[in-house]
Amino acid sequence: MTTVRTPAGWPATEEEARAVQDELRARVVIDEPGPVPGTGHVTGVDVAYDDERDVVVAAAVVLDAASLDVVAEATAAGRVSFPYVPGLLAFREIPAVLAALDALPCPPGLVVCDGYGLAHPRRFGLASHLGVLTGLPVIGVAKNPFTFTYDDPGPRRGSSAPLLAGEEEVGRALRTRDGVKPVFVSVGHRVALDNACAHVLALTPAYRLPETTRRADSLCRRALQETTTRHAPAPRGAGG
DNA sequence: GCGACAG
DNA sequence: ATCTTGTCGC
Repeated sequence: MTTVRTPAGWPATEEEARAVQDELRARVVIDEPGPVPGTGHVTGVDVAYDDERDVVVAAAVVLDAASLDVVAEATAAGRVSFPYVPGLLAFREIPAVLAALDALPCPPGLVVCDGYGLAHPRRFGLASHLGVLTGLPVIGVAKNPFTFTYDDPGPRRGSSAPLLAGEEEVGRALRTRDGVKPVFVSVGHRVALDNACAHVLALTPAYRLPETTRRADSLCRRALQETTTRHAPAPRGAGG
């Protein structure tokens, strides 16, 4: 497990953070189709927190896109660098995610992160921010519709409906399992929305959430537990 | 002004 | 995000 370094000039206030988003959003690339689903690598990233101890742990898990087998994984631990503020999630998650991605022994290929990309108050959510900073193709898959609206997609896996900010389609509500609540897909960087949805379907052969996020989620939780346990008071009785 | 609000 | 065991169902 490597150590998180907060990037130089990381914003300290919400006002500064919003200014960073307003400046960087011009660098988002939306005219590339992105990787072909089922080819190359797909990497899930996720972050777990222990705010009590001010600890953050990120995980990056690389899957073979065709088999969904784990090819590589890495974790990074450090101090929390920003509070959770709706619309500013990226400033809380990105330093740890960058450290985990840097620790990987191979290229990540397409990155799938929890949360949103262009579906964001200033059209620059976590997935777009991570894409601009790394240059990698990135998509966002969220479990909740945030502030956006959508009509319920059809009941079958594969059905989708626009995720709307007023009249603007900022993403898609995509049904990944028959009769189960959809996930919310949006473009991050260098991937088209249709292709992003195709990737998500390729990553959900068995569960609502993509295998990438499931794997990254369990890994960062496990790593956080170990970090937390190691720094906790020595347990009474048995143990070693 | 107040509430809602990705993780 | 996190608090948290058993339990209903295929």
